[in-house]
Amino acid sequence: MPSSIPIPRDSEAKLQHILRTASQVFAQHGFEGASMRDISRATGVSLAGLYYYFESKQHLLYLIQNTTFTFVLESLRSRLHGVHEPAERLRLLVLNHIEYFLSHPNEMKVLSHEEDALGGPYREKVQAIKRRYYALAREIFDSIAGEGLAPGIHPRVAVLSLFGMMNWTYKWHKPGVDPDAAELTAAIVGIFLHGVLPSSSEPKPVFADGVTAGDQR
Amino acid sequence: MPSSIPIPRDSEAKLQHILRTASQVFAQHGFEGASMRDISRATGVSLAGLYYYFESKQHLLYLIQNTTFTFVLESLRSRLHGVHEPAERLRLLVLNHIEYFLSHPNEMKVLSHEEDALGGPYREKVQAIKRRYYALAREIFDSIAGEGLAPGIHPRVAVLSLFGMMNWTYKWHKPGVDPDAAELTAAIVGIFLHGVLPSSSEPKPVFADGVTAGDQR
DNA sequence: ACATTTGTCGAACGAACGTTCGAGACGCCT
DNA sequence: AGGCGTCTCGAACGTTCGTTCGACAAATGT
Repeated sequence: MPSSIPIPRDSEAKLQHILRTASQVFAQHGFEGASMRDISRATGVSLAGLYYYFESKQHLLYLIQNTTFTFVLESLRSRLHGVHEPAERLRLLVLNHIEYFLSHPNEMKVLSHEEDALGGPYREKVQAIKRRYYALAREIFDSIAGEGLAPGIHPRVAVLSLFGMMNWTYKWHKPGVDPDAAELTAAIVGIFLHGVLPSSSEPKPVFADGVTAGDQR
Repeated sequence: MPSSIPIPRDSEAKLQHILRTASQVFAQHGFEGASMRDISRATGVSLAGLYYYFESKQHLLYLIQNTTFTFVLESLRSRLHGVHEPAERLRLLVLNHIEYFLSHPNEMKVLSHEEDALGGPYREKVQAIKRRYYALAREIFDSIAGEGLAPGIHPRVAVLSLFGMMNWTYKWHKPGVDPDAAELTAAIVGIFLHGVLPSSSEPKPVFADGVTAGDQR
C-alpha cells in the first residue's frame, strides 16, 4: 500500500547493516587481511548470501568508500551553504571532517587506510570524489591565502599538511580521554592558522577557545 | 685470509637486500596483500631460501620495521647531540624524519601503514621504540612550550598533529614536483610554530626560509 | 682427507581464500 | 492455486597461501 515504485522493500536496510559491519571488520584486519568468511560471521549473513548484495569483495569495499565519502562531501557542502567568511569556512571543513571521523571511526579508517586496495574502475570513481573534496579544500584555503600568507608556504603543501593533521587522528584518538570533535577542531584550526606559539605579545587571552578573536585581520 | 672473526661472510648483505626489496613489495601491495612468492620473485631468492633468513612472514615485517625505526631514532639522537636551543631541536626532529621519509619511501610506508599487521611479541617491541620516539618528540615540544603556548593547545594533540603532518607525506609527496626535504621541513615547522598566516605585521621577510629569525623570543 | 657448517632450492603439505552453483523458502500479484 | 521475483544458503570449485622437508653444493675447520 504505502509504496508505488517497484524498489526493493527492506533489503536496503540489510545492505547498510552489512556495510557498517564490514567496515568494522576491514578496520580491524585490513582489506586484504579480512576474509569474506570473517564478514559472513560478523554480519550473520551466509557466505554465499553476501554475493546477493555485491558482486565481489572489491565491490564491497567500493560501496563502503563511495557512500562514506559521498556523505562527508555532501554534508560539508550543506554546512558551507550561505557561509562566506573564509576562516569560518575553513573551520567548518575541519569540523565536518573531524566530526565524521570520531563518530564513524571504522568507515574513516577504511577510507584513509585502504585507498590503494581498490583496483580497476572502482579506484577511479573514488579518487574522483577525493579530487573534488581536495579541490573544495584548496578553494577555501586560497580565499584565506588571498588575505596574506606566511613566507615559504606552498598552497599544496599547506592543504595536504592540514589533511595530514586531520587524517592522522584515526591512529591515535581515544574517545573519552582525548578532546571531542569541537575541541579537536579548534586545536587543529588554531595550529594551522597561527601555530602552537602565542600570537605575538599576548600574555593572557580571555578564554581558552583555540581560535582567538581577531582572525580575519 | 682477510677475516679473523667467525661471523657470516656476506650473508648480512643479502639479508639487507631482501629487506630492501621486501619493503618495496610490502609498500606496493600491503603486508597481507603481498605473498612470499611475490617477495621470492622480486628478490631472486627461492621461496624456501627466504626462510633461512627469517622464521616467518611476520618476522620479516618485524625485521623491516625494527631496523628502519631504530635507524631513524639513532640518527635523530646523534643529530640532536650538543644542540640545546628548543626551536632548533624541533627543526632537527622534523628534518630527520622527513629526510628519511623521502629517501626511503618504501620502508617508511611500511612503518606507517602496517603497524597493526604485526602481532604477538613482535608488536610490543616495535611499539616500544615508537613510544621512545614519541617521548623524545614530546620532550622537545615541552621545552618549546615552556616559553609560552597558544591558548587551547593540548601538548599531546599538538605533537600528534605534528606527526600527522609528517607521516601523511607518504600519501602525496611526489619527488621532483613537490619540495625537497629541506623545504618541506621548513614549511611544516613554520606551520607548526606560526601557522600559515603572516606573523602579525611583517610584510616582507629577508628570505623565504620558513623559520624566520627571532624564534626564541 | 674428512666432518661440519652455511646457504640454497624443488617439491610438496594442509589450510584458507574468493567466488559459483543449484536448490529451496518466502512474500506478492493475478 | 499457481507462477514469479526476491532473498538465502550449504556445498563445492579451482587457486593461492605460508610453511616444511629432504637433498645437495660450496666453503670452513681440523
